[in-house]
Amino acid sequence: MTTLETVRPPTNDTEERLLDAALTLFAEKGYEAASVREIIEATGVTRPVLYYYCSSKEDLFKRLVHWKHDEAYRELTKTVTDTKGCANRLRAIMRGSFAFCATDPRVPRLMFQTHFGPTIPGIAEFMTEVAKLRFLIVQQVIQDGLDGKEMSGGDAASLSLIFCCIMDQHINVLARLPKPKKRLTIELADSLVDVFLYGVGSGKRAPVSLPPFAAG
Amino acid sequence: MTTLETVRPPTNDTEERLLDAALTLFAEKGYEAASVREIIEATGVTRPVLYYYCSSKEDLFKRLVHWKHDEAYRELTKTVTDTKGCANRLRAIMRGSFAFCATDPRVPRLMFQTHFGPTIPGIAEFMTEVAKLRFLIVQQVIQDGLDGKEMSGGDAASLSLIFCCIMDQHINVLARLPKPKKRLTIELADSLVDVFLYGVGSGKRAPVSLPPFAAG
DNA sequence: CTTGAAACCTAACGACCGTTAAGTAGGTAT
DNA sequence: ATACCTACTTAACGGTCGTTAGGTTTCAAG
Repeated sequence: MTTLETVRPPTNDTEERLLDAALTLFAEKGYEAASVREIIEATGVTRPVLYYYCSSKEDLFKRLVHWKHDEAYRELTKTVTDTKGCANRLRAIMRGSFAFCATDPRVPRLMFQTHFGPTIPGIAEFMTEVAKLRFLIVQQVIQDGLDGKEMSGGDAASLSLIFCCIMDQHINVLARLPKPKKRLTIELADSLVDVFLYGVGSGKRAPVSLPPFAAG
Repeated sequence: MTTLETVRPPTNDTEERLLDAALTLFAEKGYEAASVREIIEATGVTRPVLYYYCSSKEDLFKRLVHWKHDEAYRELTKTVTDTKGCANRLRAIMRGSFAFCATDPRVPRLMFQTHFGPTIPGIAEFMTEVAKLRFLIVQQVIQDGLDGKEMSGGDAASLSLIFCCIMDQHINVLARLPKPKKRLTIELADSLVDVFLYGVGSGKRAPVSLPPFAAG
């Protein structure tokens, strides 16, 4: 149940405002383009203050991601344990992720832009590790669904990748548009799960058989 | 059939080597992190040579994207016109895109990383415009499918977004891993279209009904 | 009243960035 | 011979970046 190594959440008020300003600017312009100068200016402090709380820009970013990820991860695991059945769980995951992202669109903007964007040395591996935790939850849910014959058509990894592609890219795209709260709705979440489960074709059902996912 | 304004392809040998080195480095490190110094160094020329052929780094990037996009776009439209039926066309699009990306993985790495990554002023709007052309092809194919009752469950825009999420993110993820040619296979392409059309659920079919896509 | 740690400040550091001014070698047209 | 164009060169320009050395305020503990 531990996510990565535990990171203390911000205690000091200045530190929290610093992380919040960093969240805003990293989400808006990306890790590289958002400078520490802008971040400290938005916070209303001087540069050494930032380096008093964080050892580097990279450290600031990682602590920020950790902070928000832990929050999302806790909600996600609770969602899964509170729900029974594969289809219901997938619906709950999609709904919960949409709701979480709609609450503060800066978070998905930051996370997915960084994860799907160009590789940043020292950051990319970290993002991959963080994303893997989320992915494994989905994969376990789908594995249970395969075991319980609720679904079929491929291995858990391949199917999870499809599910996450649909979920994450919808969030990434829609969270960047205005009024994401109007877009990341429960109805859309449910419909996307329906498409994942039943498809959009009206013809008779063809047997789906994904090739196994080749790791490495 | 015109894509954007026409851009002359590279004629000079030096210019082509410049664009090729730019493709490699932009794909590897992203637009911001790849410096003109690295690009000219990889090409084996001095900096003013780059500015002799391109008016700026941004111009270099856009010309590069244009060049490769036009190539892909031509193949894509040919693929669609050569194929009949919505499902077959979707299969052809997915197969063709996979094949194109497997041929030179630098291209999808560059395109999708830039498009899905953080917003870059002066580049983002351009990428959106380029991506829209691809999207509209898919949307037209799906609109035809809806009109011909080959599929149902939502408007063409929403369904196209789902299809593109699956296709593009699989390319984006798999093209970044080693040996993308072993991953972006015909079999996977076909299976992803199957999932799009028929889903992965083994239970009885539920009616899918996506909420309309809210533009703006 | 002193000590010392926490929380900040001013002012700079060196490195890298995209870009360009100014000059030159080599070929071609007049 | 001269003028001109293409394809380059050397050598800098001003700017922004992340980071830090070193000093100051605040305030609670001894």
